[in-house]
Amino acid sequence: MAHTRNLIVVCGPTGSGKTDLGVALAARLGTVVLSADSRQVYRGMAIGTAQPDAAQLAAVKHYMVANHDIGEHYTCGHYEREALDLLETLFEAYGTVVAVGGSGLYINALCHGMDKLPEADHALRQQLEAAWAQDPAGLLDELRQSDPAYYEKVDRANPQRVIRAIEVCRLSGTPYSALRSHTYKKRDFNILKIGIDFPREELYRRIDLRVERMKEAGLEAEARALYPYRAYNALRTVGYRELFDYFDGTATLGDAVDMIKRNSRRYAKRQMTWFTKDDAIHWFAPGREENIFSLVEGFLRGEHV
RNA sequence: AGGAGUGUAGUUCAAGGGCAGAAUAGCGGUCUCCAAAACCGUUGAUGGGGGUUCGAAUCCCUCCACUCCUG
Repeated sequence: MAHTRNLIVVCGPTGSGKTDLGVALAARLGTVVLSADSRQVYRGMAIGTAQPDAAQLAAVKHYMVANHDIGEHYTCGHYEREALDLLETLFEAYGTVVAVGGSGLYINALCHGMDKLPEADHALRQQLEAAWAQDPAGLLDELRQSDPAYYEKVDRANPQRVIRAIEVCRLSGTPYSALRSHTYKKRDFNILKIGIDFPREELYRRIDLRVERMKEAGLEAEARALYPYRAYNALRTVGYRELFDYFDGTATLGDAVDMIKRNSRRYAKRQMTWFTKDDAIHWFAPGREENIFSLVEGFLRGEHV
């Protein structure tokens, strides 16, 4: 008989209880969790990125958690390739897999794929960053020459976007916009997306509370150990940067914690902007697990959802 | 309940008779290989009441709130 290949995606803003729900679903279905999170892939960042705790890790097996070094130039493209490879094995073993994550771009890459663009080139990027710092107009001119269409619509105040576009143009010899299809790839597995929808105020309360718990769990010591590596992209992360300011003496510990709370709230807001655009997501209020389970059971029976 | 001072946006502070402004928070949005990143946009205020004046956040009276001092 043909093997089933189902991916259940649990998404939602930070602090919404994705990890708990993912573990509950995976346990109920006798399967495993595949993380879809741009920061939980790193080792040494367990507390600040709210990786699953020991009990959760013991309850169900997790993949793509703490499996990369903070010094790696890890990108969304790496994630897509690695996750798809893994899924082949996991579908073979379990049929259904639960993906849990808060990184919208990563979830999109996993579910819908990215176009075949040249990979990020760290050396070239550093060179372009230096050029931008010295003369943004020069790079904007280059972009207007090599990709007029993208030049018109890109946010020209955003160095990351401009630099990425030029990077692709240079590496491929083709305009960036010409390489983008703006279509979803067809995956050879079924996808069900579930989102956790908290009232904003309640979510913010939970976020504040969770930051306090991270503090009690030893976030400061974890950040202290990572401080020497603060220049890595992995450490450009809410929960660490703010404490680095404290270590530098430019902020008090209390200020740093307040900033972690604020930046977590802002992050949650940006996540929601991303997820609310995705009309494939089935939203559930917290505490409605039974409704989620029945939706999932329908999905697994092959009902169109 | 004696004296003095201060009340401007959620907060910190401008404007001292002539269009109430900034920072920050908040809110909304963008997103195809750094995305927990990097950006873009935006709501919102003169404590209440009266008076002077062509015109009051600004001057006067009063009430209220807060702060300090004295007892």
